[in-house]
Amino acid sequence: MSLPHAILTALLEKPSSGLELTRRFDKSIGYFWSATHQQIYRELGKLEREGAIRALPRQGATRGQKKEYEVLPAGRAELARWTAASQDPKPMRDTLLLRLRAAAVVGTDGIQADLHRHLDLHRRQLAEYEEIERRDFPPGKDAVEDRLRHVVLRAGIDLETFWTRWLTRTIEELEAP
Amino acid sequence: MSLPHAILTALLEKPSSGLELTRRFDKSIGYFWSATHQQIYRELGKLEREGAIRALPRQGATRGQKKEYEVLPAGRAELARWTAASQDPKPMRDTLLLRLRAAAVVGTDGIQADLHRHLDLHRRQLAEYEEIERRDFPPGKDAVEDRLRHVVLRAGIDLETFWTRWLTRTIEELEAP
DNA sequence: AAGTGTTGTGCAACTAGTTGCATAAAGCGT
DNA sequence: ACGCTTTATGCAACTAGTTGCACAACACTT
Repeated sequence: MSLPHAILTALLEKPSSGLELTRRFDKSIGYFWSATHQQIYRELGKLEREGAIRALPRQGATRGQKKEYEVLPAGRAELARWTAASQDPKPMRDTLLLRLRAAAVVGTDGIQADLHRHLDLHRRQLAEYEEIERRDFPPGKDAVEDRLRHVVLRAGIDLETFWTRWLTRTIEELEAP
Repeated sequence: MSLPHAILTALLEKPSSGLELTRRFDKSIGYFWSATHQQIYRELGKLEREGAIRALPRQGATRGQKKEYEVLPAGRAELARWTAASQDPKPMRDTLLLRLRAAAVVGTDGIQADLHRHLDLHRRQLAEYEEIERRDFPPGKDAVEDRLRHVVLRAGIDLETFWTRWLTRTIEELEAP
């Protein structure tokens, strides 16, 4: 239920074509709501049929031709409604935690390597977020929209920090006597 | 791809019927891999057909009659294989973060109340985890399986701690000038 | 002009999870 | 014996996300 709203947000930040959206979903928005280009094109079609967005008029917009979309008032209204509406947090689903729990009954053989790999991945992600913070949120930049985007990025940084710490401790715990 | 493995883990910890599993998924395992009873029954049927588990022989096991399952060697082997296999962490998907990002373009009207509600929910969950930690992991209990289950619980505690802190700061940030 | 790579759009089939409802047995009060 | 609630199992339809592949236009090379 959130992909259309992620797309509306992205399009409000800047009108784009499907491929541009795809690229932006690979960073930025995609950091907390990932989507493939197939999903995006499918959803763009649906949003257009519903009158939430429209393709910017351009002559021969056929297959293989870039098609830019912008948000219509109806789309903006729907996004505002959705943003304000109360939603329950959905229960977490984490494979790695499940695997550790399974390892308690079938043994820890082979899982260590993957813990190290995950630690490495989370460290990289953390470094990437911190780089973005340095670049996009220098001290002083504190208009309301900036502050909002900054707390979102902060969540990413803090989460990756949590994972790196937790993985480090877990690895120690497994390698201890 | 993980529900069957969650079920195998639960059944190895203790052979159970569908309803018992459902209850256990409402706490414990379900804290990091939730599932409804419909999913569970469907998956139990599939696992049985595949020869990973079997129903404990019991006379007239028809509809409305309790049916207990236990894991067969093939099931345990599959779980061990899955646990040891390398898997990529899957990108996070968080609606609340997405909504904040959307709020940066359509305004923060109405989202505050929900932030407070989430903060409350996360605080409760944190308290619940801490209660479990006190009850199930008193100092000294440190067999390998205990230590594993404990680090998993620790992840839950640390995550909820992160959310409560982040939500507190975010609420302050939104209410500031 | 023909082949190759890149950019851009999209469909179809599949997998996993959710929602809504149906059914059966057993216990319990009246 | 009758309904009422609880325990227990399960199907069917739907929604969301993933995977695999195809096709069109254009730019660049030879």
